[in-house]
Amino acid sequence: MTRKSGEANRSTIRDVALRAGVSASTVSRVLGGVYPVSAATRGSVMRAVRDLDYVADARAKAIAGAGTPTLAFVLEDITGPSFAHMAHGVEREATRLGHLCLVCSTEGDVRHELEFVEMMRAQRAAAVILVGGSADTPEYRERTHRMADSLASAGSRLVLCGRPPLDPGAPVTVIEYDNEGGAYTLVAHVLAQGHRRVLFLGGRADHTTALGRERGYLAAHRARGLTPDESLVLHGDFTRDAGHRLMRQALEDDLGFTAVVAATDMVAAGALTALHEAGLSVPGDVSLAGYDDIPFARDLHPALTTVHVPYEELGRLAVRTALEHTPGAADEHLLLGTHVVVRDSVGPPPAR
Amino acid sequence: MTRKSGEANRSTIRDVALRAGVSASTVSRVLGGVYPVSAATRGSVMRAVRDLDYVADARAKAIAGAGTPTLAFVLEDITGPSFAHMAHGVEREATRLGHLCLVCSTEGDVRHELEFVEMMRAQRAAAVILVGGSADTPEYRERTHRMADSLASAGSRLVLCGRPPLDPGAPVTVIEYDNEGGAYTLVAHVLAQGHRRVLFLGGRADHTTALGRERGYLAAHRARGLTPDESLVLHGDFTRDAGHRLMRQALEDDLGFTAVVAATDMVAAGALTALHEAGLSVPGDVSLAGYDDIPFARDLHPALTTVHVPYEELGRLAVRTALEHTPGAADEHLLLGTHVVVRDSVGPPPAR
DNA sequence: CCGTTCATGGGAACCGGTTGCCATGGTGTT
DNA sequence: AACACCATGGCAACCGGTTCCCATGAACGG
Repeated sequence: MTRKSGEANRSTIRDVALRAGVSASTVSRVLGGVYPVSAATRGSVMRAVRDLDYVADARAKAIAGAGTPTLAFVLEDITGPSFAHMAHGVEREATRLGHLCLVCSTEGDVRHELEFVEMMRAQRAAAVILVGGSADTPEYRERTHRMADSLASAGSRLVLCGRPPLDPGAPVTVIEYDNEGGAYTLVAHVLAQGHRRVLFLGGRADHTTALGRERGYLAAHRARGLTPDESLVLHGDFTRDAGHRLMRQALEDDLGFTAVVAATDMVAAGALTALHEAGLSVPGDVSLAGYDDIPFARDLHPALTTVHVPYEELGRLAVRTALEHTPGAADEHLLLGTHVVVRDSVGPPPAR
Repeated sequence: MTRKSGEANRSTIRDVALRAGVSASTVSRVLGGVYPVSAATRGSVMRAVRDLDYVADARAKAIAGAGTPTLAFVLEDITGPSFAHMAHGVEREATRLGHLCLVCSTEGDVRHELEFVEMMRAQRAAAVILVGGSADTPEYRERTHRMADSLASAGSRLVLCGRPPLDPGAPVTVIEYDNEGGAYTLVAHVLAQGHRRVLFLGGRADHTTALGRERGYLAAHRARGLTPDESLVLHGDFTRDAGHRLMRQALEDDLGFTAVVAATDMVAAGALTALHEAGLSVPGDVSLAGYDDIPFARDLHPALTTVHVPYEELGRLAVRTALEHTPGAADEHLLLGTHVVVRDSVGPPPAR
């Protein structure tokens, strides 16, 4: 028996009860599945459910205490491949643990972020996962600390994933990866090939992810007793277009470098194209390295040497750790390792 | 006044009312913002709200008729770049229209899809957007038709986005792009260069997106009076790994082709690497084309000739059309155009 | 054959909000 | 000064479920 499509007539549990000739509580119990109900009753209830194509309102269930718990994932831009992989990990783990998962994308706007967190608090999300760098200003710390407090006081939990941690005392779960260390090792690898002037294509000047990578770049230089030329550090977005533009500019300005380290594989991709367009060979004339190890990195030509970040794992751990957290327990702070994956885009500097 | 972090004590509207010395209805009215309330009352309510860090429970609001409407976006894999772009469009438009947006990823599992749709129906989502190809079997049509009916009868709406449309009569909004046409034009372009044996790296054999592209491939041949060799049509996943593997296999089997058309840019990327590994030059020895025009396509070397699909637009239109739909009105069916973007990976076949 | 027990299902309170309706009291009008 | 009126805010019903508590009747034991 199919209902006519047309009028909107979502049916309630009372409609079902009426049709089955039982009370609403009985319907609830049949659907709940645990309470003992006679086979006959169960049968007629189930038939009524099918006839009316009834589904219990999830919001009503939630408010009554039953219902699927929810968890929110707030990122800057779902289009960024690394974010997408984290989102994947989060999604998988959330559904595995029986949670519904909301994904919000802030477009890098702090106000949106604030709004979303507030919205998720209203949804009574079990946890809110914030991911991606941000400006590490006192305002940021204060604002985020407040978020953490108000989520905690509502029985929820804030998770910072690849984000600057807050002052101790903030009720936050922090899942990081060794951002600076990865850059350090990568740049050390480049320097070990003999390069001395290494261009760094960084992110926005206040973006902590970008800054961490920049710090790694600097530290690797210092560890070799080198002081990098400040004019070799450029700033842009984490997009292939930014990489392309910056690289062209750098070439035009004749900065005199033999290697390029990009803050992101996307940036590296754009830079690579700019190098090719300038007729330069990689790594013959210029070496190039990226960061993130997105699947595509292997398909650039030459295959891109980069830093692998376990993004999916990061996402999975974020939800698992957050959901396992018992209020009152110590705040977790996990640090996942990164490693360089050596491919074909870095070689010795050209002999001259 | 900051609350102590520690105990979970989400406060209700009655707590606020108590603290402000008014009734719950007054609090609701102050927060609602439309009902006339004296300045003094408003002041004390607002203070209580701030003191308790109160946020109204979104689920309770929803059930009471107020509350933010919701909309669901169900895709196969958030990691696929084209899906990510659609998700982006959906997200933007949804928040612009004041809707909350849930993103679910099915991992290509039909059962998951079914589950999600049911879940969204329980959430009373205003619309459910299903995206990505699927097997176009009678079961599919029947199952999806049922989904459409039951969503419609609950006042919601099913949107099919880049998916096989159903029998007329199903209450669905369909937003398509010219999938087959794009492939047709692309392959015609390749054939016009003089290629006669064109390898097609397709998707899974029952996947409609893949099939549409395959049909375009065949049609372009027929339009020239050619009958393509069936052994030149290969099937795999829409991943770079599949492209890589298939390409190696094809090379090993010595299929004798001078051009390759991949069903996806991702597949093309893998294939390109395999070609390079075999020491072949593109497009000197073999021409290569993709489909989707993901941002990366420009950074492959040579830059990939491909078909542009307006994914973000597709997503935006899906939500707009769905939300504007008035029950009872005719079912919309939009078809967006695609176009070939010619870059450097297709050239004439090698002279011999 | 009667009393106790257990399986079963109904009534009602509750979850946390919104809103229609009505009582109250201060203000403006004549 | 009396009256009407309007601004304001409380009460209670309702949204759609869940679950505690209790009544009922059948089955079982003695």
